[in-house]
Amino acid sequence: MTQEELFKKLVAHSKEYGFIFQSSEIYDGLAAVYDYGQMGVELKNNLKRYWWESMVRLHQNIVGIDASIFMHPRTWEASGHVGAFNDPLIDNKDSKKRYRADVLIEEHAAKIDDKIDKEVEKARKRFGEAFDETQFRSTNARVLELQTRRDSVIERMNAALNASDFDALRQVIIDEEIADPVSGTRNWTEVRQFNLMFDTRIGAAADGASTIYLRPETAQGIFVNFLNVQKTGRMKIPFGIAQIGKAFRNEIVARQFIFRMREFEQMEMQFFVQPGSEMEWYEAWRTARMKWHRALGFGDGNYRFHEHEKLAHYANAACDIEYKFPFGFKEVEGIHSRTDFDLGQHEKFSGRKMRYHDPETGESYIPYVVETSIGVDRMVLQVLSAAYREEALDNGEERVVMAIPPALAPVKVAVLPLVKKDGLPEIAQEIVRTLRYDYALQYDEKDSIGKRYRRQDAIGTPLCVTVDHQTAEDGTVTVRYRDTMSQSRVPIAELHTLVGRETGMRGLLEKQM
RNA sequence: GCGGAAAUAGCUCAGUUGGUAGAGCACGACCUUGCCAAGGUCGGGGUCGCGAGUUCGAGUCUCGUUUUCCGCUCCA
Repeated sequence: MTQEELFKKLVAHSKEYGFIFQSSEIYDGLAAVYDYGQMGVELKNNLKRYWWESMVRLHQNIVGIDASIFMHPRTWEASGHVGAFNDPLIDNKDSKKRYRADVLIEEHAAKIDDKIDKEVEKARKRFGEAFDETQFRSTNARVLELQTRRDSVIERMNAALNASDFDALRQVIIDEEIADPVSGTRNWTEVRQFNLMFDTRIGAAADGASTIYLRPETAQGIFVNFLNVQKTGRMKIPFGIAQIGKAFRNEIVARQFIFRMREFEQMEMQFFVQPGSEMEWYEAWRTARMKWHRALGFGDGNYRFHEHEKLAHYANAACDIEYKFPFGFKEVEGIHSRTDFDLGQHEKFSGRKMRYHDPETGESYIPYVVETSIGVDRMVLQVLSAAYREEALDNGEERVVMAIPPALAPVKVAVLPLVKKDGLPEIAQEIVRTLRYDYALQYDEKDSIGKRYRRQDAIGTPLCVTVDHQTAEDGTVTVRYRDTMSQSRVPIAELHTLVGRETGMRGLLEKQM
């Protein structure tokens, strides 16, 4: 089976067993938007808990917040999201290539410059020592014509860009007969602008409603609250602020199932440090975050670091932790040294001092920031694709098992009476009553016991407790383990402890320390 | 957003030159059985993605549209 087929099966399995559904499916769905089903939401919540407890509970110097999705519009000017990322794009219908319209025009202008330079060089050869370049440039008819044309192209482009007039921008490309460098044709689409931020209005239009954005990242909610948390929490540098929340990006193409969605959830921690110590902390968090991933037990070799060669405008070091998905190594988490860019920008745009006063040294400075940022949905997909297994059994049959780490499994234990009579269901229900306050469980008496085991395998339930005729005699049950399919006899009184030991979060958290 | 392919029951699919919508699995009830997807009987479930058009008649032909998959493209 190819990786592609495996991935398709995983997608089908996710739907069939209630992990992930397409959004608004009865209305033909909404592209790149998905819903979590009854199993998916449990898995996702467990994953978030694993992260939150690792970050917040186990670190004295990290606290959490939950900021709003709506933020003051100036936030996005300060962060650089407004303005810098509104590229006008145009497609060539023959080559299927997409270009930034302004870049196409600038490249065209550069070609005209080349032509001018050629004329100059030709003249230099002709006149030799006596050649006066300045005079030639200002008098030669051919050069002047090219120069005028070039200036007019740039002028028209800038005017169109400033006015956000995309028809005018396209007209420059048409008038100048700019051809696609790949196909050589001039078969262009319209120019479109892709702003990756969703916007909406706040307040009534009549009262001068203003445009407001759905946050494209959760990080800014932390930065704008930096002083609030630092002062009210009496936090001393170095310290961190963690947050889990939704963010929205209007991706042009969002595909590969829940790997890239338009509405997605992030788990972020911004760690504030003394300037100059950021590389030390960057290294420390790289190591810590990799351990967190590898503790899940999906194989250390399936994870790797990807160092960023080209850094974003705010970073002085950055890397991704990548996991080997069925469609290749892909990013699950980013670790970035963001310098003092964000707090500095907010200081500039808000006029408020975003500084930390060191009580010991008396120094005052804008802290540097080391960020760790995971896409929750991506993590869910990572766990699902790592856990999905098709196994050939000795009896010639095949079983599909989701080998989800027990601490993350949506259902921890299934309680199953071997038969639906002889008082076995009653005993099983009694066991359910003792376990249900602490563990997510399912009770099932339908179909043969083998079939019920397979159903639990398919949703990744690590333990099955089977009540049989011997239970009525000596108070023991069969505990069946998902991964090995092995069984052992356990007294009912010991079940609670056993389920806690086998499926609790503690073991996982200890492993990643 | 461009190009290609696809869309029929919860799932996998069949459906002839256009003529009253099917199977297996799954689901529900009952009987039988009892430790790894057993058997039997009965039952529920589809305006064939959606909208037009052609036709006496469209799941089937034509156009549009939506969604999905593949390839490009984009990804602060």
